[in-house]
Amino acid sequence: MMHKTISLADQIFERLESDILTGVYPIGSVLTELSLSEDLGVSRTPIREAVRRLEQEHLVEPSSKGVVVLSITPHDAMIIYDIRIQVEGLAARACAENITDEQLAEMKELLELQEFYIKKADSEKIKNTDSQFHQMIYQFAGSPVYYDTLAPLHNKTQKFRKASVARSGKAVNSHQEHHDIYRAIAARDPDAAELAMKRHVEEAKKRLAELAEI
Amino acid sequence: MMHKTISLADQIFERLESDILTGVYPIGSVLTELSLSEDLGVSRTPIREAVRRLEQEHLVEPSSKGVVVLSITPHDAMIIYDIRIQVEGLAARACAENITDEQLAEMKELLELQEFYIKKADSEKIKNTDSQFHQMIYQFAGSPVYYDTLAPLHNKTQKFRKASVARSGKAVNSHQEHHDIYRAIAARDPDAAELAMKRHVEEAKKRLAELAEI
DNA sequence: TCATGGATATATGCATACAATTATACTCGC
DNA sequence: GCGAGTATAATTGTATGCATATATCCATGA
Repeated sequence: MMHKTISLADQIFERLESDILTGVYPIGSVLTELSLSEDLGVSRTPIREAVRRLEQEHLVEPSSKGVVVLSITPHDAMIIYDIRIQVEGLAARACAENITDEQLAEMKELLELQEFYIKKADSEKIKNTDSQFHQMIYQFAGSPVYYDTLAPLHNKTQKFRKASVARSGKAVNSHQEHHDIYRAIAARDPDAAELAMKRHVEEAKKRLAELAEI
Repeated sequence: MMHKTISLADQIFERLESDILTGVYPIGSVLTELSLSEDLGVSRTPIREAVRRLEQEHLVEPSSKGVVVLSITPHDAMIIYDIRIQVEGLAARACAENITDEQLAEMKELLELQEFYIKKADSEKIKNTDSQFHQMIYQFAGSPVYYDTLAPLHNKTQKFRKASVARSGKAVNSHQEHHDIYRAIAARDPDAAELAMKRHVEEAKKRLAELAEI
C-alpha cells in the first residue's frame, strides 16, 4: 500500500512560503520557532526544518531574535527579471528540445485551465496557473539546474506579480504570451521558444515596472 | 567579545559538501543519518539539517534507505556554464556601473596575487584566486541577487574546473581573460565588461568540454 | 525449490528535554 | 535620573526517546 505521506516539515514550509509571499506575514515581521510551533500546533523540529529552507530561499533572514521576513527592493526585482529573461529563455529552448508528449499535454491542460479562470476573472487562480506554467517549463527543461536556479527567482517576484496580474487586461496579454511559448515548444522549435519566452518575461518586467512606477 | 560560533550543522554541511565534491563519498554511495552521526560523533539533529541542505543543492537524493550521493552530469555542467555565460555577463555589466574605487583596488590586488601564483605554478592557489575573482564580481555588482544566483552555480562546477585549471597553460589564458574583464570594469565600460565576461565563461566552458571529452 | 508471510532490524519523522547563548528587564549605586 | 551590572526570560542548538514506516531475513508450507 503506497500511502503518500507528506511530512509536516514540507507542509509547513509550503504554508509559510505562501504566507510570506501573500503578505500574511508582512515584510519586516519577526518569526520565532517557538511562536510558530505554538501557532501551528507542532513541535519545533519540523518548524526548524521549514525555516531553514526559507532562509536558503532568502525569504527570511536570521536576526538577533528569530528570523525577519525579507522583501526585495524594486531594483532587485528588475535585476531578477533581467536574469530571468536570459535564463528562462534557455529553459524554454531546452524544453522545446526535451519535452515529452505527456508533459506537453499537461502544459496544454494548464493553459486551458488558465483560460477558464481568466473568463471568470479569478485573479488568485490566474496567478496560480501563471506560476505553475513557469514552473512546468523549469521542470520539463531536462535538468534540475533550471528549476534550482529559476524557482527561487520566480518566488521572489511573486508578490510584485500578484498586483500586476490583478489587472485583468494584462492577464489576457500574459496568457496570450504563454500560448505563444507553448506553441513554439509543441512545434519543437527551440529558437522560437527561446524568443517567445524572452519576450514574455520582458513584457512581464515592463508591466511590473509601470505598475511599480519605477 | 564577538566569539563567532559556527553551529555543528553548518560545519557538518560544509564537510559533507566538500567530501562529496572531492569524492570522499563516491557517487552512488548511500549515507544514512545514523551512520553519519556515528561517524562524526554528533547526534542526528545537526546531521539531519546538513543532509536536508545537501538535498536542496541536489548533491544527494533521497532513496529507500538514506540518501544517495549524486553527481553533476557533464550535461548539467554544460547547462550551468550556459546560464553563467548570460548571468555573469549581466553581473559584470552591473559591476562596471556600480563598483567603488576601493572594490576596484581589491580586485586589482587579487589579480596580482593570481599572477604570482601562476608564476609559482601553484594550481591550488590559482584555483582559489580564480573563484575569488568571480565571487568579487558577484558581490560588487550591487545586488545580492547576483551572488545568490551565481554562487551555487559556481560551486557546482568546482570539481570540473579544478581539473581544467590544473593545466598551467590554460590558467594563463584564464588569467588574461580576468584581466580583460578587470580593465573593462575599471574603465566603467558596461558593454565591454559584459562582453569580456561572456567570452571568459565561454572559454571556460570550452576548456572544460575538451577536458571532459564531452 | 520457491513463494509467501511474519518477525526483526533499520531508517526516518516528530516531540521533548536540556544546555548555552543572547536579549531584556530590573535594581542598585552614583 | 541615569548608567552599569546582574538577574531573568526568551530563543536557538543539540541530544535523546519514541512512534511509525520500510526493508530484510528467516521460517514455513505448497
